[in-house]
Amino acid sequence: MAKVLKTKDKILNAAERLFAEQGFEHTSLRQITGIADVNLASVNYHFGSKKALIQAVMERYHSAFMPELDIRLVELEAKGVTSTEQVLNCFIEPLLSLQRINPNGTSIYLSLLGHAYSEIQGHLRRFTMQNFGHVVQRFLACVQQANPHLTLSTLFWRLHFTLGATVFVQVSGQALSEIAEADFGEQASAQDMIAKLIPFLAAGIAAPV
Amino acid sequence: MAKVLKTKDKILNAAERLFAEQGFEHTSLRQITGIADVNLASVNYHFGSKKALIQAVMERYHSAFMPELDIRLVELEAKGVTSTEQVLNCFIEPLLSLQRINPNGTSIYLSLLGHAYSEIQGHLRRFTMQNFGHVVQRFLACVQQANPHLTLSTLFWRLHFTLGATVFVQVSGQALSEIAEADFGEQASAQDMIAKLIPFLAAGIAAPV
DNA sequence: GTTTAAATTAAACGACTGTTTTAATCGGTC
DNA sequence: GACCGATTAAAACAGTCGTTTAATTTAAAC
Repeated sequence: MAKVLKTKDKILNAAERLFAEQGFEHTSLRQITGIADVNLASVNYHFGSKKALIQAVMERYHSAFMPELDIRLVELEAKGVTSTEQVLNCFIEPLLSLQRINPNGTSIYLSLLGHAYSEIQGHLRRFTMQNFGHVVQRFLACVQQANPHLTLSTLFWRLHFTLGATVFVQVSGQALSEIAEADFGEQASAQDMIAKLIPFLAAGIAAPV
Repeated sequence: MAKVLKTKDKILNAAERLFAEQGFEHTSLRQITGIADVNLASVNYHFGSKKALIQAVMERYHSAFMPELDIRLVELEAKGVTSTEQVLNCFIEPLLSLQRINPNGTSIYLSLLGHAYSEIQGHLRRFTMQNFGHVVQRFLACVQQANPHLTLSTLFWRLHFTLGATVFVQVSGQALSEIAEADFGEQASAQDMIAKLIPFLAAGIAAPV
C-alpha cells in the first residue's frame, strides 16, 4: 500500500533530487512542480518562497545528521583525541544513517552541502550556523586537539581546504563517478568516496608546515 | 600617457574582474558593459556571445600560464620526479607570472578557474582540454612518477580532491581572506594561499592507503 | 446538506536575462 | 567633401524566472 504523498512532500522530494543534481540556482520552481506533478503556485503556498523551500530541504537532512555527529564528537572528546583520522571517522556513520531518509540520502546530503557552499547561498550558511554552529565548534576543537602542533591560522585554512575537497567532489560527484567507472571499472558509491576522501584529508590536515 | 583602451579591451577587463568576483552566471552583460562604460550590444558585436566572451577572458590567462607550467613539468620529468611537492611547486612561478597581465592576475586566474569548475561550464572544460590537454596529461604523469605506490584509481580521486580544495578556496577566497584577517590579523595574498595550500595537497596526495 | 477554511488551479505580473534589429555616428580613403 | 565599411547607440525582442492574484475545488465540521 504505497502511501499517497501530500503535495508538500511531493514538492520536497522532487526538490531535493533536483537540487542535488543541478544545484539550487539551476533548478526552477517549474521544474520542481513539473516533476512533483503539482501546481506551480503550491510551492509559494506551502513554503512561502524558493529560499524557504531550500532551507526546508536542507533541514530534513541537517536535523538527522548534525545531532548524530555531535554525539560522536562528544564521545571522542571525552576519551581524548589522538589523530585527525579519528575525528573524520566520526562523520561516517551519521552520513550513512541518512539512507533511512532516502536510499541515496548520503550522496544527496553531501551534494546539497556542496551546492550550498559553492553557490552563493548566504542565507543557508547563516541558517546552518545558527542552528548547528556548536557542532562546527566542537569539530574544530577536536581537530585542534589532534593537531596541537598547528597554529589556529594554519588549521583554519586547512579545514577550508578540507571543506573544498569534499564539497567539490560531491558537486562533480556524478560526472566523476562516471569517468571513474569508465576508466577503472569501479562504481563509486557515496560510501566509497568517503572512504577514499578521509585518508587524503587526514594527511593534509596533519601535514608538517 | 594612460593609453586609451579600445572597446574590446574595456569589455575584457571589466568582464574578468566581475567574473572572478561573482562567477560567470551571476555576472550579466549589463553589469559588464556598465562598468566598462560601453554599449550593451558591443559585447555581441565584438565577441558574438557571452560564452565566447567567457572563453576570451580565460584564454588570455590560459595562454600565459599553461606553456610556462609545461616548461617546468618537462624539466622536472627529465631530471626525475621524487616528491609530490616538487610537482606542485611547478605551479608557483607560472601563477605568479600572471601578475604581468594584471596586478591581481594570480588570484583572478585562480578565481576564474574555480568558477569554471564549480559552475557547470561544459564548454569551458572542453575548450581547455582541447587546447591544453597535453599539459594536464604531463602533470598527471609527474604525480604518478612521484607516487608509484598508488594505483591509478587512487591517484585519479586524489587529484580531484586536490582540484576541489584549490578551486573552492579560490571561489570563496575573498570571503575567507576577510575572515582570516579579522581573526588572525593576517592578509592572505594569492601567493600566501598557494604557499599554505601546497603542503596540504602534497601530504594528501602522497598519503598511505 | 450547509458552512467554512484549506488547498488547488490557471493566469498574469514585473523583473531580469542574452540577443537582435535598425539607425546613427565615427574614421579613414579616394 | 563624398563615400563606405567599421563601430556605436537606443530600442525592442523573446525567453525565463519567482511571485502574486483571483477564482475554483476539495474536505472537514457542524
